[in-house]
Amino acid sequence: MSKPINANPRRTLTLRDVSEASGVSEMTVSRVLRGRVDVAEPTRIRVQEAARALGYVPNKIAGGLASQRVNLVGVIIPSLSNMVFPEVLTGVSEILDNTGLQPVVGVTNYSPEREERVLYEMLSWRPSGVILAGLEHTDAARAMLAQAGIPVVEIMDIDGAPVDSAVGISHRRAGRQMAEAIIAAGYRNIAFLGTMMPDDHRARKRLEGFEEALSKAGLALVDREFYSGGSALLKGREMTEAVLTRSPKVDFLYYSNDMIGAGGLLYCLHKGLDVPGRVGLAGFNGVELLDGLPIKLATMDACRLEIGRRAAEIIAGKRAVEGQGEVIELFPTLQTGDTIR
Amino acid sequence: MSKPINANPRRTLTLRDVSEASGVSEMTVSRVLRGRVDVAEPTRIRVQEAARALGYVPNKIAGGLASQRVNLVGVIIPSLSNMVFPEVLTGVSEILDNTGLQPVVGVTNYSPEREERVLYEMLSWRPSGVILAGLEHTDAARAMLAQAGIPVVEIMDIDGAPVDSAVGISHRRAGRQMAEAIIAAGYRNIAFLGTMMPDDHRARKRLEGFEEALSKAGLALVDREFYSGGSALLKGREMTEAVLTRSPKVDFLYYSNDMIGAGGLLYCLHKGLDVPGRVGLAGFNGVELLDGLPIKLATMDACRLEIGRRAAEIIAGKRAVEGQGEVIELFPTLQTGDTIR
DNA sequence: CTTTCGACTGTTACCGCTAACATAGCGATC
DNA sequence: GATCGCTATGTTAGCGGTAACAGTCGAAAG
Repeated sequence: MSKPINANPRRTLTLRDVSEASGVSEMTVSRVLRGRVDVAEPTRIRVQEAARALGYVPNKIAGGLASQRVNLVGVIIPSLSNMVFPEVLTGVSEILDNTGLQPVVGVTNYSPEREERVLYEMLSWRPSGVILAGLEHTDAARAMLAQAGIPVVEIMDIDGAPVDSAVGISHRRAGRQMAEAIIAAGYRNIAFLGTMMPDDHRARKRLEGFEEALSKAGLALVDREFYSGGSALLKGREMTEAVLTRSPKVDFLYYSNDMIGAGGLLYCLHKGLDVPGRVGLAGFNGVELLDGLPIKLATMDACRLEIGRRAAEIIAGKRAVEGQGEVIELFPTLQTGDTIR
Repeated sequence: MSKPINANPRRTLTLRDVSEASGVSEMTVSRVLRGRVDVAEPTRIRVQEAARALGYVPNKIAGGLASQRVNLVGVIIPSLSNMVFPEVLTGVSEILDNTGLQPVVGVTNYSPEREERVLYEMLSWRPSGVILAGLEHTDAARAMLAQAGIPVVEIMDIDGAPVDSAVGISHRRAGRQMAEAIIAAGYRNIAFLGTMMPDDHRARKRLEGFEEALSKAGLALVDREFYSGGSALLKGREMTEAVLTRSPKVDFLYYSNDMIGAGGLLYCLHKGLDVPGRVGLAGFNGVELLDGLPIKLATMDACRLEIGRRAAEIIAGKRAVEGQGEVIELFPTLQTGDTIR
């Protein structure tokens, strides 16, 4: 079982080996292995058997060079630990699965420089398309994208100018909407709790929209608290405690993501605070996790799955850069849950 | 800003373009771009400037074919939504970052067939090494791995025979240890709650070890409950309710992962059950998330980060398949938290 | 029986880059 | 001043496939 079938892989197998083993030309083997239809059935079978018996795995490096086509799609996201991005990936894979295209993931850790490096590395493999999060990139990255001559889809956010196509929601609008709902529910002393990351542009835009709506109603944030790193759930708990201690009159906590919101909610419940009477809470994203909490946190789903799907469809659709980019705006729905009165 | 630097990429750039622009041979350009040291400083600078001005991105497909070397390492994992695997990836990237090697992730969704396909696809890019989760693979997959002539590291689990190298913990032992701790704490009516996935071999092995230790103490599981899909936190809550209703005398709940354990814990606390007096709980993994819970769930960390690091080190170490594979066993530590009396 | 045609298979010429070797300078050595 | 030994750069020959085109062959058509 643990012994290899052929324990003597002294030389790497090539088409020629399969060709010799099956008695046809390399070209015919190539055709069979790529599933082309113009090969006689008996030949096809002979070749397939020979390939399987030898354990031949085609060399896509050579194939890609010769055909000038590569079935890879680069997907560049800020983080994998955010839950949000794996879900986008799910949407992407779902669509790509039927196209012969393959996603390849790169992670930037919210660093523009790292994004640039990852992009450079990806483009050097000449993918058929690139999907990347956000509209903010270094100049060099934008230049590379524009030069690449492949479809590019910027996802998650549409508040800005895309290089080519974009699929996402307006975070500014999302923040505004949430503020309006909170104000309508009668809360007046509102605090914001979120990430400090200077490069999380989407969180920033939500906050901007949020404050904009507040000021339109003659209000302003009563307090704010930022964090970076660590367990989001724990940070939510700690920040909530800090804010409620420092500003006792606060009656609403707006979190920049659901994870810290959940931490805050657990803290409030643990302290026996009346939610949503004494204090209301809201997060952002609609992560599945929340379904398991004692009471449901108000949130706004970010259409992650759908974003992934649409982006993949755009890539799969235009094999070449034909029509100039399209912008698809999705609309998140506000779920008030049990934490807004 | 949104205008490409060179809006006319009619032809893809090659080394020749940079060569002509800088007045040296393609070979010298190649040397500069690969950071080789035997190029005169003025030449180097001229070439770099020309490359940057043109927006040239090297073609690794051609480079890989010519040099027979590719700086890619395949990493094949069952899922991205499990939190566990992103953490392994973090460990892998951490080490690989200094080596010029680049991880490429593939996801199997716990399906052996999908794993086989993903592996085939990866090997067709001739990576420098492969890291994959688990010791259980299809025969074809094992054959491919053995044939590939590259270092292979199977991670997470060491209860079995690896193809080449392995880094992980013994899940059987982990289950046993947890059972022993629970029994020592005086619990006698123990239930198991976990995933149904037939292909989660590690969860299966933990349960086997667990039951083995129980029976050695003259005990047997009082009840068991399985789930698949859905929000783990919610499932934990639901399963816990089901078990406690069906088997009121149960005094300990052993979960196959921390997420459902956390759901169960929240349920118990919400119901006002005395934890760990009336009922004790334990999970598995040591996910960061748990830090934010009102009381700490007993668990066992699976050494995920360390596993990723060690696996990457093995790959980075042996550029060729020299010494036959090594097996590195890591030892998880039991954290009793606040949910075992 | 020859021609035509379509289905199948083979031949040739690269794809863009790099290993390996060749060559050109040029100061140091004897 | 010829030889040596470097360093810096150029030349040649593929890497393993595939596109494009060129046969080949048997059956149908004329």
